[in-house]
Amino acid sequence: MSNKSKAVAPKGYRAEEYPPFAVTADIVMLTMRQGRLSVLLVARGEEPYKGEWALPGGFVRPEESCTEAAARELAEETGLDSFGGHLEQLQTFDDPVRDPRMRVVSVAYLAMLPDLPLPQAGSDAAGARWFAVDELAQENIGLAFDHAKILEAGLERVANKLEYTSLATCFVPEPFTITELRHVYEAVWGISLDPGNFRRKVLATPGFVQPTGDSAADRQGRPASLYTAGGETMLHPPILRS
Amino acid sequence: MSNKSKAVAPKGYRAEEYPPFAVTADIVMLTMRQGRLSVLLVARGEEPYKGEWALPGGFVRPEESCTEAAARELAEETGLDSFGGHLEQLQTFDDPVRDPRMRVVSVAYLAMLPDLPLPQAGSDAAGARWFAVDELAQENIGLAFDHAKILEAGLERVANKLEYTSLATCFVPEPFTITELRHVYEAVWGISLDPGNFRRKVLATPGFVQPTGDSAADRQGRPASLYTAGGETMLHPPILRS
DNA sequence: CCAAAAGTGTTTGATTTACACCCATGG
DNA sequence: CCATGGGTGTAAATCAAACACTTTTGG
Repeated sequence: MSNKSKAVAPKGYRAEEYPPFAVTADIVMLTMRQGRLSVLLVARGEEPYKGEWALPGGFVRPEESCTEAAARELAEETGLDSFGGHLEQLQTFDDPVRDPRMRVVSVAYLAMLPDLPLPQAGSDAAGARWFAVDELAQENIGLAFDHAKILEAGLERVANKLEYTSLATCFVPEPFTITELRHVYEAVWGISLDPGNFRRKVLATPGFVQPTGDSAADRQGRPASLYTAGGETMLHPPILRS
Repeated sequence: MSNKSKAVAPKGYRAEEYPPFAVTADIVMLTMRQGRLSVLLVARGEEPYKGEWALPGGFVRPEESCTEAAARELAEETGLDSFGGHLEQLQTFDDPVRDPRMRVVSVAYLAMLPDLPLPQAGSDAAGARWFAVDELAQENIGLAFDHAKILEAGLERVANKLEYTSLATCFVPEPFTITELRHVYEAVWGISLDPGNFRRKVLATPGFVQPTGDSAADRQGRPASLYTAGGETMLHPPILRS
């Protein structure tokens, strides 16, 4: 912040003469589709990286915060009036050469939402598609810019936050069963969890989920009780990745 | 990132015509002084907020990353050739009106280092001073810009990271005793920990600390064994804040 | 009645917590 | 020899992991 002119600064350096930086908000938007953790990507229509897949995002406008820019982009990409899911700042990527055109600092965001009807025509992103994240690795799909690094940071953040927050509820459409909630952990962590112990852990945490009183009768087997998210995303004792 | 020109964008909007953003790196630099968690602040020499205390920091230069900018500022403020402590990105603060002069996006960093001979003359920051963080709150010392929010985010990050990483070793000059290390946790968390149990926890974690074989004979009572940091900052089972 | 999934009980072992106790030094 | 802090031992309580078992539905 402090813009004091420094004795040690290079010849004639003054803040006002600095070449401009561009700032973008790029979004790692995750959901669960068919039991797999999936990320929304858009096909780039222009150079550089024309035709390659990239994270949705765009330039931050002068009068809006980066978070507002991310929410705006998200609404455009999903075709919804406003983005209702969870949105948090992830990390800022600022390698001076991450964009070949100019100096662009990217404030990356992490968004989570339950599986939706896909981004449709009329939205900004005709070329938008969900990719299962394991599919990306297997099929060696490269991402534009440093977006592979951004995605990796997002996946790591999600995996860690599941452990000690109730964030997993963002991925499941309400009302949900405890088993559906458990599938989120299993997909993100790539392991299986003991159904009984998981159930007890979640129900023993006040505020994690709220029973609706209803049951899901569509499946085979004993009908499962339905729950909604407890409210605010909260911290709690860890669900262990065993 | 994607700079596709959008149908929905405002009239005539093109990325190239965007008013420039300035980008700064601001640093929450923490140390332990006289058993208290302390933060380095500098007195602002110019408007706005002239005379008020602010976090050290400055504008990012076109050819350097924000991390490099932070490390450079840090070296200048501490008067050292290079900053040797721990430095990590904290969070980006981007409220459009956080700086009254222009649109400034601040990429905040968190730095930790053992108590040093104070920043001296010859350094950039003649007006730099350490403040115990509890003193700041008690004496109602306001910070310039949104630096109070940045500091708060830094303190929260440190408190959380102590729990599951070996970061505390950054705060103590080597070689250190287990008790000195425990004092870091006690100061940051504002609680007291059982000395015996703490000792066992740390020593049971491979790679947390390394015994030097020496003992500290300067204190009263039985001499304490001395240790150095185990190497890289690492994850480990939690030290519980009980 | 059987298969399948939900949900509960229970045993075993590990971890945490609290606190008593011994050790090594300076004064 | 005593005060002081370093360091170890240990029993009780709590928690996690594994897995057997009961419940409730559809076919």
